[in-house]
Amino acid sequence: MSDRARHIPEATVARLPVYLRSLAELVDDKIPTVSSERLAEMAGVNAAKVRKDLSYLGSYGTRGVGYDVEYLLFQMSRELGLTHDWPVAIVGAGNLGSALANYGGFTQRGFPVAALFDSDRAKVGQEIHGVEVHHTDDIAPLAKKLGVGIGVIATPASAAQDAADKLVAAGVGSILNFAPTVISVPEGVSLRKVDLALELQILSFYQEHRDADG
Amino acid sequence: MSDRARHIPEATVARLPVYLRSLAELVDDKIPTVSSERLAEMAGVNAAKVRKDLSYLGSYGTRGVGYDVEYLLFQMSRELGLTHDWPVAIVGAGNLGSALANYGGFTQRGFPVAALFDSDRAKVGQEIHGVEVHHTDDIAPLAKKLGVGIGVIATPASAAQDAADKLVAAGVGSILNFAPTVISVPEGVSLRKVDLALELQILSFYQEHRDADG
DNA sequence: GAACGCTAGTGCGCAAGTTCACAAGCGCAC
DNA sequence: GTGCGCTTGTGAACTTGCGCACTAGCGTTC
Ligand SMILES: NC(=O)c1ccc[n+]([C@@H]2O[C@H](COP(=O)([O-])OP(=O)(O)OC[C@H]3O[C@@H](n4cnc5c(N)ncnc54)[C@H](O)[C@@H]3O)[C@@H](O)[C@H]2O)c1
Ligand SMILES: NC(=O)c1ccc[n+]([C@@H]2O[C@H](COP(=O)([O-])OP(=O)(O)OC[C@H]3O[C@@H](n4cnc5c(N)ncnc54)[C@H](O)[C@@H]3O)[C@@H](O)[C@H]2O)c1
Repeated sequence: MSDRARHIPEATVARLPVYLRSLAELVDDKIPTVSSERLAEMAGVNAAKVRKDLSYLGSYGTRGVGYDVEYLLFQMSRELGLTHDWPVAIVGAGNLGSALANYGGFTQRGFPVAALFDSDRAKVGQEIHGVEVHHTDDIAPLAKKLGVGIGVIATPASAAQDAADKLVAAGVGSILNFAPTVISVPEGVSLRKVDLALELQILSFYQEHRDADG
Repeated sequence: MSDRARHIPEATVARLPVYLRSLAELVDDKIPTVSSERLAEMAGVNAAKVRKDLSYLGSYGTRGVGYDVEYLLFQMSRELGLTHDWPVAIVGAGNLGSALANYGGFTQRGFPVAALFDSDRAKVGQEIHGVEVHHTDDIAPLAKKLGVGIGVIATPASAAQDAADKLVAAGVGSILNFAPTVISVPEGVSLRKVDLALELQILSFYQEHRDADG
């Protein structure tokens, strides 16, 4: 791996968090080193893929031995930007937005919910899990002030694009969209989606075809 | 497209539900035909990809005109197996499991929650959104009786593999896993995951590197 | 009925991702 | 210090996916 030629493939980036979780388990179990084969088993992938993926981070393994678990965990955390917190703003303080704010798993993993936003004046001023609900008009100033880099959209589908636009205007560089609709963001802004209905429909396809063809 | 050579690529299958949603919008707006270009714009993809994807379903377009919205919607629904309901079983009746059971969006899209399962005897017998909570020991007989084809795992990570095993033993062919852990299923069983922490970590990576490199 | 405009369907080259297989190299045993 | 077993790192073949650019063909106009 040459010095600054560190363009990590998207597919690899998507797997790093899986390895990270496996490494965290190994640390808990006080296991000092791990082979690519063992890590592959834990992450549910091919061992060659693990080695190639890890090689993008640098040459952190030792031939004949494996990878030092703590060292690799640290390097990977650094690469993923997990050595510091990422305050998150949630737009849409309904069922889902509230559930996410209440879910401790986020803060625990370094993604504290810094603010909730809603367009419903009746919700503004309420507090959910210690986080105040603000009006969507205040996204830009507040998000900037709180250092929010990641926005979560939990509004109805019809309001999702508007929410995205407001987040982008506030300087948010990454968006996680839960609304079941396609939204567009300017180049340079990362966008990922979580779409349950879509996942179920994909499963439905394979289920249907297994039943019919298999 | 030859007669029975209908192996639809995975990447295409994953996009079909997106097209489906766009088509549903068009039907609502009473728009009778749509071009691949318009559909591409709605689905946020390239027009050539739309045409290639749709060609796997059959030759349903008309050159010079476009696709008949209702006809394409029907054919796609049929292909995805959405012409009938898919009863779903949820394992883990905690915060997430309850939220999913309460969320109307599932039933509405043809995935009624047929049963909830939990290992906690205190929860067994309760009713959530009209669905009774059963003990995990009863997954096999009940899932079979209710015709459950799709299982949803909403247990803590430590119990996820056990839940998956029980679902597979009950004849469930597709699993959607919300627990933040890798689980394995026998070949022939479809597995998809929804993992919020993982999504946030991926966003964190790009956010970190934009800030540092850009 | 001929010509034209428009859009589906697709062949093909390119890019990304995956996997195999092997050489490089570390550490331990003796 | 030499040799051996083990595991990494990676070149290269292969697979999958993408998108351009072209052809086929429908419908409409004159
Ligand atoms: N609840 C679930 O389990 C679940 C599951 C999957 C997907 N979803 C999706 O998540 C989204 C939210 O679901 P929900 O159940 O929380 O809905 P909800 O109706 O409970 O909440 C939506 C919230 O968004 C607010 N809102 C509306 N327009 C807004 C705007 N322009 N700007 C800011 N806020 C606005 C509303 O005031 C409301 O508080 C929906 O798109 C839904 O399809 C929800
Ligand atoms: N709540 C959220 O917003 C959220 C968000 C992302 C991910 N998750 C994940 O979803 C899962 C569930 O989260 P939650 O908040 O509902 O947790 P929870 O503790 O509220 O619920 C878990 C439920 O699973 C049951 N359970 C435990 N072991 C079981 C077993 N062996 N078989 C069947 N049931 C068993 C428990 O009795 C409990 O009812 C967790 O893995 C969590 O990480 C939750």
